[in-house]
Amino acid sequence: MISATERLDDISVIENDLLSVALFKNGCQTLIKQLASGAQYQKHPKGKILFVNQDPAERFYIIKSGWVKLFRETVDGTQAVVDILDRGHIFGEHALFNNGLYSYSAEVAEAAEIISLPMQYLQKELQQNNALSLNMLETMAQQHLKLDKEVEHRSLQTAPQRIGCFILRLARDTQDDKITIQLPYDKTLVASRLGMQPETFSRALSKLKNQTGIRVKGSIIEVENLSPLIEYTCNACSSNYPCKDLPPEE
Amino acid sequence: MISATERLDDISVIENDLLSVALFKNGCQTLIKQLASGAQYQKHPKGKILFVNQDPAERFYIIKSGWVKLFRETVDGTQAVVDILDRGHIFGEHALFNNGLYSYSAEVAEAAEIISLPMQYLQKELQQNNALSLNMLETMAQQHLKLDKEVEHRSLQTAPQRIGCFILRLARDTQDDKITIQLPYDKTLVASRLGMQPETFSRALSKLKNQTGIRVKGSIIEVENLSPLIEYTCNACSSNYPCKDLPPEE
DNA sequence: CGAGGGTTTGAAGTGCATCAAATAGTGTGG
DNA sequence: CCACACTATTTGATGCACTTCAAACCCTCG
Repeated sequence: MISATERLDDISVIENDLLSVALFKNGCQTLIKQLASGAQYQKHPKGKILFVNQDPAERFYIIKSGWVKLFRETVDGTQAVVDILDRGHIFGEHALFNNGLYSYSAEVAEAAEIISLPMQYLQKELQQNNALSLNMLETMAQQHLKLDKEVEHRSLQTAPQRIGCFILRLARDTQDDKITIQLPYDKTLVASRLGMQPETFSRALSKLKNQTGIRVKGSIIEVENLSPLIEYTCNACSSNYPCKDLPPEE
Repeated sequence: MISATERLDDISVIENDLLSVALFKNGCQTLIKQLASGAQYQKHPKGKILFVNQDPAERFYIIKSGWVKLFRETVDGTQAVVDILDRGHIFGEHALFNNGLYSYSAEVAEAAEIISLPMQYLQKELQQNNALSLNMLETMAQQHLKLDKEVEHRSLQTAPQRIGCFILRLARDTQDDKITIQLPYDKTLVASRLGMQPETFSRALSKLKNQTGIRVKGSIIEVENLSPLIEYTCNACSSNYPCKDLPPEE
């Protein structure tokens, strides 16, 4: 539960991080510099709650490393995971359009380095900088598409298919025939990301294994031949196979 | 399958329609006038397909009356309904940020009057008009929030609860204790909107009836007392009761 | 009145959740 | 390097929610 805040002597490090975020691409130097001046850098351990749904939002966040889970939860504690994000992704910025309140909760899923920035800077800059607005529109439209797909997947795909889809998306940048994939975070979390129970995940993965010939060793998955996996998974989806989301910038 | 296109002698009618769309609120007259000049007005019968997923997008659409279903479908014809829209709503405009391709299909669900506008005008105007960009950001952020909730509802609520939620949202502008609600479109469509089969809808509605004391006569629903309905429904949701989406402008 | 679509009901099956318990894996201190 | 504690993962047994397939019913409209 302890988070370390560090005072950075070298603000240019942060400027660099900001440059790598899609939202700020082509951003003018002055914007980046101004944002960086209000930036805060923190290391957070797994489990740290960054904010909860409906909190007033002073700042928004950028992930430098690690994983962050965005979710919504009911009074009885049941939660629906909205997304799980890693490096280069930004979150919390939607509060700008939600009366200044966050519209989901955020928790560190794997120890993370996170940069936070004052919402005000972003807001003020959006008012004057149409290029930034357009960037943000683009970013948001991509998120929107991702969510549309999410709705589709959760209503049309079975549990094993959703796992297959998840694996294929991880494998998306490889061209090899024989592919080795490492699950990015623990299986329980993957399960929640896919909207199923851990037990279901376990059973569904082994069903997928039998149906498509993939190999599973702990958190490592080997795929000799993509075809049966694609066949089995992508049949129940409206997109055709190389259905990449845009990759985060390098 | 026949759609009537009408040449409008009076373009100011369309200008009026555009003014009522959230995206164009506070829009300058010149923008509205320009848009209206490229506008096309059409009446479409139920069932008419306006465009399908991945079609190149020349135009985007505004609903003047009737209902339009947005959906994604797999090769075998199974579909996932993304949303069902009515008057004052806009759709198809996301293609701007999706390489000019629509990212879902659109079908007229109840006979509709629809205005379409050239995507180019919008794109060009966004480049120069930050106020418009900001409007669009706001619109999109609201859609995003709506989708987040959708994901939550579909994974956390049971079928009867989703119906209860749907009913409560229809009832949202009434203050009376005794409320009468008319389903906006046929039950099969409501079912698909809520991600369930028509049979499930039917059974779930009668379960909801028993649990909460609502009265159902065909497509009309009477609620004597909201409390049991709210209690039954909103327990499985992260938002608290008067959880209105923003209403469409008058 | 009869046709056809929307809606309901019935019977049976499937997928996922739940609860409980066993097993594997990881990090700790000795 | 081992034993222990704790967590992640798997496995088993059972139940519930929703789907599927089939048929009846109902309502509207020609």
